[in-house]
Amino acid sequence: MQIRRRLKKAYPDATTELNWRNPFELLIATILSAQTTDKKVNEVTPKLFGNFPDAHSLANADLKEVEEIVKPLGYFRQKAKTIVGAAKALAEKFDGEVPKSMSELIQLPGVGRKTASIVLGTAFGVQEGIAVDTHVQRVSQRLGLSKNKKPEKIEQDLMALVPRNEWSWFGHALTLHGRYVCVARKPQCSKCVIEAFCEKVGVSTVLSSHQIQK
DNA sequence: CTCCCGATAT
DNA sequence: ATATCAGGAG
Repeated sequence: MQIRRRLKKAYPDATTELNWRNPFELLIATILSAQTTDKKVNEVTPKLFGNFPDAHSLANADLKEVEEIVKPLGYFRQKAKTIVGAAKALAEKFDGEVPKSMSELIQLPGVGRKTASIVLGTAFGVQEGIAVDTHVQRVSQRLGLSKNKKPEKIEQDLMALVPRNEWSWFGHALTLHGRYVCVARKPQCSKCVIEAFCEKVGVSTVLSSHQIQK
């Protein structure tokens, strides 16, 4: 696929922009990154992991203290509850270690296929899925890589298109592309290395309707 | 489907 | 003013 080759050249080392030092930190940081930028998450994790460096300490954390730390991320009550709950599950069911399989990871509170794929691929090199977040969803639809809207369906379509050993990289590449070039509101098609292969699903429609009203 | 949450870009 | 930001649970 041409698209994959172009992306390879543009984003050869695509990976998460979250800061992490071990699988536990990556798991918690990825849960926290829902509906927030990685940059924001990176601003709170030094204090979070300074106070709670592992699953056992976070499992026994004071909820209010965790809420205060993650407050800048939004959804702070839910996120605090979720990461403490996930830490408790890690401590009780997995001896404080992050499990290395999709089926085990998605049992943790706050962890769906997207978060699990990130952790598996990035921390363990285990490729059981492709992380489909809002960026991957949008870029895949614009490019015409998938006609589906549901993340699970998009994931299946992408997995059929890309060799398994590149699943993790491909997800990160689409995310970076979506974050910096194929952005939601005003995609910078002139800077896009795969514009020639893009069906621009929904792109020109939005622009023209906006321009007509002007 | 709604809710959780608030900063930022447009 | 509104859409959006590496979603997942109820």
